[in-house]
Amino acid sequence: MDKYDCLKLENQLCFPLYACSKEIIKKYNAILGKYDLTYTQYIAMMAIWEHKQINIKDLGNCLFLDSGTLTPLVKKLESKGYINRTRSKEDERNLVISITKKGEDLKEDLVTIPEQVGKGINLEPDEAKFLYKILYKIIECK
Amino acid sequence: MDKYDCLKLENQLCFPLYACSKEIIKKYNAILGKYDLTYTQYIAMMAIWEHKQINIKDLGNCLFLDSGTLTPLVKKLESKGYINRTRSKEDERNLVISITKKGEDLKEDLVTIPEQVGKGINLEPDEAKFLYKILYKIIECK
DNA sequence: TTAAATTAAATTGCATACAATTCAATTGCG
DNA sequence: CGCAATTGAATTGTATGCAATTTAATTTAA
Repeated sequence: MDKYDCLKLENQLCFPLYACSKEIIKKYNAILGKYDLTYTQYIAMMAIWEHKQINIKDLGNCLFLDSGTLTPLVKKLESKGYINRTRSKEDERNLVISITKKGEDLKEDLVTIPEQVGKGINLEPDEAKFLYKILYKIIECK
Repeated sequence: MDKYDCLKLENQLCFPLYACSKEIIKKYNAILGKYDLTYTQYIAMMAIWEHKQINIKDLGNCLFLDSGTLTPLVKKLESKGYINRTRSKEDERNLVISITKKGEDLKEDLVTIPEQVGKGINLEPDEAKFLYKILYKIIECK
């Protein structure tokens, strides 16, 4: 036990958080690859499905991503035909993203994915609930 | 409540995990920037401090990173003077990473960082302990 | 013993991430 | 009104992150 113990990986919370996040995203990407989608594109689609229409700034707030990440990402989603990008009539600065028919149909293909990934993760229901609660507690005390 | 509810961000565990990980890494990067280090370089240094000497493959296993990420990263750490890169005499395929005096001294500068970041995160001790346990449970059931 | 298989790094290519800056549209204030 | 301040996207630059491939060293097995 010395003063540098806090600098050991095993004594840090951030490290397993980081590792865990990456490992789960890898599982998602392995499945999403079949649909020519990435994890980030997938969560963007989730937010767009929920809102039907959302500007890129609000999308960024939902996903904790900035325009540097989202601008090229939504262009890719547009080129795949899942969304439309248009400027708001009221305020030309706002880029409005809306779902297309093809994008709506994609839901049907992806609906089984959360369960597929969940199967590979061995958590009890109340562990999952607790984890969920703590993670949002951390996120919200920004 | 419909069949697509599982595709809502709020019903997923992976999303808060991903968001939480990024937000905490952002806090680390904000502090580490003063030392011209990134979060990934910082955790690599942590693993190297612990082992004194480690080959890049084992480092990758520690950190859940592959050679595509680590090869350029350790070259940067070498150019900063914190580590040495040498080939193993017994097996020339192995790249051995060892800590330098300057790298050892860096510990002293960084020792307060975990506490600084921890202060910004409002978790009870047993919440932290539980979170830690669950994260390792997920990581280990790879 | 030597060619095939294996292994460890490095390289390549693509997709994030994000800080910092730029550019354009809008707002607010004198 | 007219211009400064603000705001939202886009752009730029740097650093991951990882799958897939390549290269070089070592091991294995016929």
